[in-house]
Amino acid sequence: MTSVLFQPTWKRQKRQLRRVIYINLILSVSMDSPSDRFHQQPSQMCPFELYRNLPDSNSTSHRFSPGSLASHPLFGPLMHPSSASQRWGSFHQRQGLFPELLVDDDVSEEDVFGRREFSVGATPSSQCCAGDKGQDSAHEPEDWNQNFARVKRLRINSALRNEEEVGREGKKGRKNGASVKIDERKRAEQGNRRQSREGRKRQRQELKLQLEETRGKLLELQRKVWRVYGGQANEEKEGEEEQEDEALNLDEVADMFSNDNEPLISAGFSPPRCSSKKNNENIQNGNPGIIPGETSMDLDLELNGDQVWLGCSLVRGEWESTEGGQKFAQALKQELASVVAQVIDRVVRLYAETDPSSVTSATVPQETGVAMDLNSKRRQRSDTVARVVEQVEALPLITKSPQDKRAPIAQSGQKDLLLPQSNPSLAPLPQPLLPALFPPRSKDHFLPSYPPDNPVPLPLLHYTMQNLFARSLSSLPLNKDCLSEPFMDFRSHNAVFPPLSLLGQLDPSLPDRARDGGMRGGGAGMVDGADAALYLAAGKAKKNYILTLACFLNHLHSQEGLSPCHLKKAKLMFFYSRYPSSSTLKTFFPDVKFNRCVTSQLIKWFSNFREFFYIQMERFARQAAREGLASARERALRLGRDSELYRILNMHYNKSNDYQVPERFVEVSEVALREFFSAIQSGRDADPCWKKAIYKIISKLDSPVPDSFRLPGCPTDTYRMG
DNA sequence: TTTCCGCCTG
DNA sequence: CAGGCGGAAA
Repeated sequence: MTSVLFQPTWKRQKRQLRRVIYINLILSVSMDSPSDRFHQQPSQMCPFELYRNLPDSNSTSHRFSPGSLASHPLFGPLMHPSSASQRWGSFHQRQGLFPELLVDDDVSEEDVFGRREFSVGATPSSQCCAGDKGQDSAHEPEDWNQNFARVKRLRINSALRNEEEVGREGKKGRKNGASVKIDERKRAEQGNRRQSREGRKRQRQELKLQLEETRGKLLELQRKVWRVYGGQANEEKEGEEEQEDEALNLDEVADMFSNDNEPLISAGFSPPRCSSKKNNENIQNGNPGIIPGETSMDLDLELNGDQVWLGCSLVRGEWESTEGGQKFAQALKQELASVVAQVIDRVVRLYAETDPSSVTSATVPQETGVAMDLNSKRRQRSDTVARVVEQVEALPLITKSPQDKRAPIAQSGQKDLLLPQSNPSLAPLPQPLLPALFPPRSKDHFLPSYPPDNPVPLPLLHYTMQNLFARSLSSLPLNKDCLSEPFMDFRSHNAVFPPLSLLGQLDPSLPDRARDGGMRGGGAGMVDGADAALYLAAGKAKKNYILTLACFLNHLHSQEGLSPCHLKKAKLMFFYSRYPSSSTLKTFFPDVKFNRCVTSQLIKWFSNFREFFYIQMERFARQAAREGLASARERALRLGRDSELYRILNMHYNKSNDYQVPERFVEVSEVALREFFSAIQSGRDADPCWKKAIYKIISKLDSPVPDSFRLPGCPTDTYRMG
């Protein structure tokens, strides 16, 4: 029901999200964008604003008014010693991304900004990462052209100056040289080159100085903002719920995960974030120098207790306005979403790893094979991605104390999570991941940027992640044994996934309906119903986080291929419908991504079910026909719940015997049995297609499949379980 | 698409 | 041997 109900919303959100992603994309690759990432259209962004503003920038010239974005330098990125280089790397990427921006200048960009200064620190991975981020940027903001034109002008000016110098040299040479010798000319050229090099060097130094100066100013500004924010943060967080309907909604971010064609998130892409602590420390120690080999990802996320520093594109004027807080709240949300996305992505990637040998339990491999729809580019990025995620993972590891006894549930979650691992054929779980995913549910922070006053419903995450794992696993070409009984068993699932009671216990805001209504069956088959209940029941503030995961789950739910659980469900469906149409199948397997193969497979399953069914009917009908005594014959044609035929049918379609065989199926079976019997008795079985008539009769006896089958996963029998 | 048939596996 | 599955035929 979850998927069916909310799919349209997600689709709508998907569109919005593409927009959001695009905006983030632009921001992430921007050298410096003064634009408000949440309210500003991409076309209004000026990636090179900083350099345009450089000449007239001084400590007093920054007047920030919310309206005049063009004069707003971005302070966040410049906070970081390596930011310039990173952005330079981004600029390179943009060249790749937006080839129309490339200019045929014989003066390279490095000549303007300084090759060394800007290339140091821009590791290949950062460039790769940044570049891949933008692969979807089809619509290019026109302003980029303008900005690039400015850069180009700068470059051209530089070139012209050099040419002037060269020309002066040349004139001198002509004036003095009555007899011009070749070696002299060569010497002159060398001198010219040297001079032009020196000119460029000077320019570089000037620019560098300007950059440093600006950086210092921005640092100062950022500190001010930091102080201002220190008092606001908590209010921001508290007011978050009321702000949900405004501006960017995390729901939108959430839908990133459900976008099949968007590998960015799954590849670890995140909006531009602020810095690793190390970098900031360097800055604050007055060491803004570029650190070679420093982390190449601009993880602009500073965690300091409960304070979260977002050196994003908010500017001071906006901070001071009433909107600033809201924007910060939105920024927080986005941060969270992106980090969660990274973690989830990592988990999925690790679980998608089909080669167990490549996943070691001791380390999180950075180059794990990717069994999902990961392309090679993504592989190239994985190094950077891994670094980012490791930073994320490291935090919970730090915050969690091993002897923390306050989190029995989270720990049980870990244990549950490890359950598949008990099967030796399954890839072992990377241990370091676990604490990051399931830290103690307490005041410990799950993720660095999560508002402490509104803790992530960790059990929700725990809960959803379990499902996620189950479904990821079930969709993988793993050894059948991993997925069949007891792993796929409802009851064992019940033991493995105790989510809703947990949730109810942990989240009092959940109504009882969510606790026992949807989960009355208590089996894993109801977990998606639980998702729905959660979605409906959870508070608005939590909705975003739940939905973030739910969307991702939906993405996973739409798995290709059918799992043993689906076979089980199909068999149970056979109790109601012997001849389901393909549309019926689609209705009752909402968690299956239908394609031709899957559809025919499902149809084939039902065909096999019928085959078995009719074989048994014929067999018992013939057996009854052989009965001499009418009373025995009558008994043989009855399908009591203690009869052999019933046992066989139940064994076949309801192997684990956890579903109450519906009375209707017993009736239909009796009808079929009698039809077969009468056909045999009357000798109609001589006709090669004598069964067709019986099939036709039986096909009309289909009854509606219960709604519980509409949920993804295996249905549960309330009769038996309740 | 459905049914029949045969093969393979646990 | 039961049951799943694939291929051929209708």
